[in-house]
Amino acid sequence: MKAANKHALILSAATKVFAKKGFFNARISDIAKEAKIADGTIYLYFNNKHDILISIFDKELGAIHSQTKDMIAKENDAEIMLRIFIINYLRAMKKNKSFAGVMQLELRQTDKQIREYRDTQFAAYLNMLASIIVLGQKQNIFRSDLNPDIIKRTIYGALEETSRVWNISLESNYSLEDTIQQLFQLILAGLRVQHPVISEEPA
Amino acid sequence: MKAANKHALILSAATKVFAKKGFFNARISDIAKEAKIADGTIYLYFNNKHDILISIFDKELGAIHSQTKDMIAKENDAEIMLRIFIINYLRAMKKNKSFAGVMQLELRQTDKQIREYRDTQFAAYLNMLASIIVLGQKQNIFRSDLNPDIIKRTIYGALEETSRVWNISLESNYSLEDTIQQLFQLILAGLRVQHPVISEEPA
Amino acid sequence: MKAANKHALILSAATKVFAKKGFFNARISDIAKEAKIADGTIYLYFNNKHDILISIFDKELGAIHSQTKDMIAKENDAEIMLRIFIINYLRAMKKNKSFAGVMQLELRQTDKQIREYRDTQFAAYLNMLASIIVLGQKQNIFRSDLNPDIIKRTIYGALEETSRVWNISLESNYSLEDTIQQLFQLILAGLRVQHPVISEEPA
Amino acid sequence: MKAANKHALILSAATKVFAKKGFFNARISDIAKEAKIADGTIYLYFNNKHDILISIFDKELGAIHSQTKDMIAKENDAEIMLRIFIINYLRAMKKNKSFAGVMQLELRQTDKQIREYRDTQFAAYLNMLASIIVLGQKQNIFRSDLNPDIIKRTIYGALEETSRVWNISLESNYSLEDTIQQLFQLILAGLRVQHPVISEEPA
DNA sequence: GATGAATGAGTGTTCATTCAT
DNA sequence: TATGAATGAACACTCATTCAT
Repeated sequence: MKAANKHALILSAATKVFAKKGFFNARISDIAKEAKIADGTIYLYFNNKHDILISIFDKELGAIHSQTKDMIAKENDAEIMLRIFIINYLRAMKKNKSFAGVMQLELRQTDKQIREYRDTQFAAYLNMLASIIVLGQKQNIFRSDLNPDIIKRTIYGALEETSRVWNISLESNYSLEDTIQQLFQLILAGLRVQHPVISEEPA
Repeated sequence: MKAANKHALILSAATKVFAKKGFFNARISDIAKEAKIADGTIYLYFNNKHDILISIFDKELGAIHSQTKDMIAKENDAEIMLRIFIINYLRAMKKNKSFAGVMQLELRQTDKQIREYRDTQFAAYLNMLASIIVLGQKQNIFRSDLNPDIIKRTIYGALEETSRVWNISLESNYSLEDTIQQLFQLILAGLRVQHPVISEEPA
Repeated sequence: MKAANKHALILSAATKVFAKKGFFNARISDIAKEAKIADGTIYLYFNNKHDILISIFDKELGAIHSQTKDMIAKENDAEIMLRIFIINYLRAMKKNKSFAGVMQLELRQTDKQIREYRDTQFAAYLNMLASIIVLGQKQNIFRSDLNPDIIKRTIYGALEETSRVWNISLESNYSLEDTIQQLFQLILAGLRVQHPVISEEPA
Repeated sequence: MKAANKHALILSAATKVFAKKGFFNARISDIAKEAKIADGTIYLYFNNKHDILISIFDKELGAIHSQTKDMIAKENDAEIMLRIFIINYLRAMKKNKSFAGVMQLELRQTDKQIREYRDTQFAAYLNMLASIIVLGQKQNIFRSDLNPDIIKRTIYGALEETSRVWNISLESNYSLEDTIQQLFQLILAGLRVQHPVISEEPA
């Protein structure tokens, strides 16, 4: 990624370093070296190490969020919206694997600042998913007995774990299109209103 | 949790502390204080801080793994096996939320020792899921066009994210039974062989 | 060395360990293991780690001191006395190399207790050497222009360095008799009254 | 001593602290305080505590070694060379008593790094002494029945013990010139070819 | 007496952050 | 703006010593 200015240059370098070493094992000096600048320069653009991480989320997740939002706004069908959400997420994660790694790991930190970000910005992104499901239920496309909050998490978990394999996989790496197709198999078949579902519990 | 001996006492205390603060922010002295022992005592039972984390995984995940394995061994039907796997996982995570938190966060660390554990012990646990899917496909219960490696990740992601909500949720907390039911809606409907699946791509 | 009782057993073990690792790098547990007893047992016989070191000196150097003193008391000739001192020292160091190592290293510590020992017990031992020289000067065997305090140090340094080679030497190991003979060459030739000595200084 | 730069400043401070307390009892914070810098600054110039000690030897002993080597190279007479070696050593030790103390104590450590240094750099320095003796024997100035390896140790031991008194002495402090003169009495008288030596052993 | 588990004070080293240049 | 030397707080780990058994 070509950095337009030093702020972006640092974010890009930090994303690589965080992805490789994790936030805690990453050193400010690692980031500075990766960006080919002096350690101190970083503090002209960011308040502290945490601020860099938050800024990475702000920039990258913000971009995915607004792009997805814009694309969805142009559609009417909940199923197509869901498809857009899924494809946008997976494409972004495939394109910027470093960010994918950072997001999947660091967003889970119990750190106060991270938690705050997760509970506002990231929650808003995920709620698009809940809104799509609610819409699909209104449109009578998605089964109405599904709880949107639970399902949004279920879908997101499936998405995240799927994209996570791309970063760490020892297993053979399947193509984006294949993987998306497989995911739809599970998700849409489950969501669609016409499918009867088992209900008996095991002993 | 009542600790049978000091080894278990420390693991229990460490699990709580790691869940609350994360591995990196947790101090050895925090764990010692939680266990009401001296800092140095910890080193009579563990080699270092990392060793504690690995031991937590070994103990807790090992228990889930072997219990699930035993229960599955008694069954023939892949769908029931899948149900067992899912219920066992969710029950364990619901029961020991501290461990759930530790697992969901720390197992993703890029740290060498953690990665090693993940790539062997945890991978073996997950592969039960792939085996179940393969069996279901042989039994003609599950659709044969699904790739077990991708699907095992999809399902695990859904499970993990679902249980993760229980630890952090600001959202209302749904019951274990409700949540399991919802998950089956999606997963089994997607897996079952009789369901036709869409294939057209969006423009 | 067979220990008559536990006190001696510990001293013997400690001497070995101190010789091998040095006082600071030696662990109480190393000594306990070497003596095949429990760590705590050591504290039934010694106040602390320093006390063990001091006790080693007391026992070993005390033995050399009193034996040398007794042998010298039976002689009249200063040259023979000197010979006895030298042979006794070197024989003891050859026989108990572990103690030799401990003495050559630890007696130099700036530690308060060690310094105290060195300035009393060890100083008394060394002063036998000064007394012999003084006697030799009275007997007109040794040159009177030599300062006994300087010469005692000179001789002791030569002795110590000589015996030290036995413990560490990469160089070929000369026999005790050879080495003693060589030492006498230097020392007696220098001490004896009849030898003219150069006095001109270099430019 | 005025430190030309921070590296030298730290070495100078460390030399003082090591001389006073010994390597093991010296704290990094003691050195930092002595140098009036922060603890962490030390690690910008040295890898660890051991590295500081080795660097002290490298600098100080290296200086004595090369200076002595240069001065000896200009001479032909082994006796004069020996005189140069002795005077250089004693002058250096008299001038930098802290280093003298460090050298006399720490060079004896059984520590791996120290031993390595001793067996290479220090051994090379001492071998100058052996070479001088060999030359003197070729020149028929020194007795040929003396073993240079033993004698170099004997002389060095005498030198070291002599200079050691300057650091610790409770005894009256003799002048450098006096002491050198006394040392020559013993050493040269013993080395010189013309002196007959006793050979009879005591019973 | 003998044990060895437990203690907790002590320290080398790291690294985010600052600031004089 | 940019630098990178300097800072010093923070912490994992060690080990001499204690004491309940």
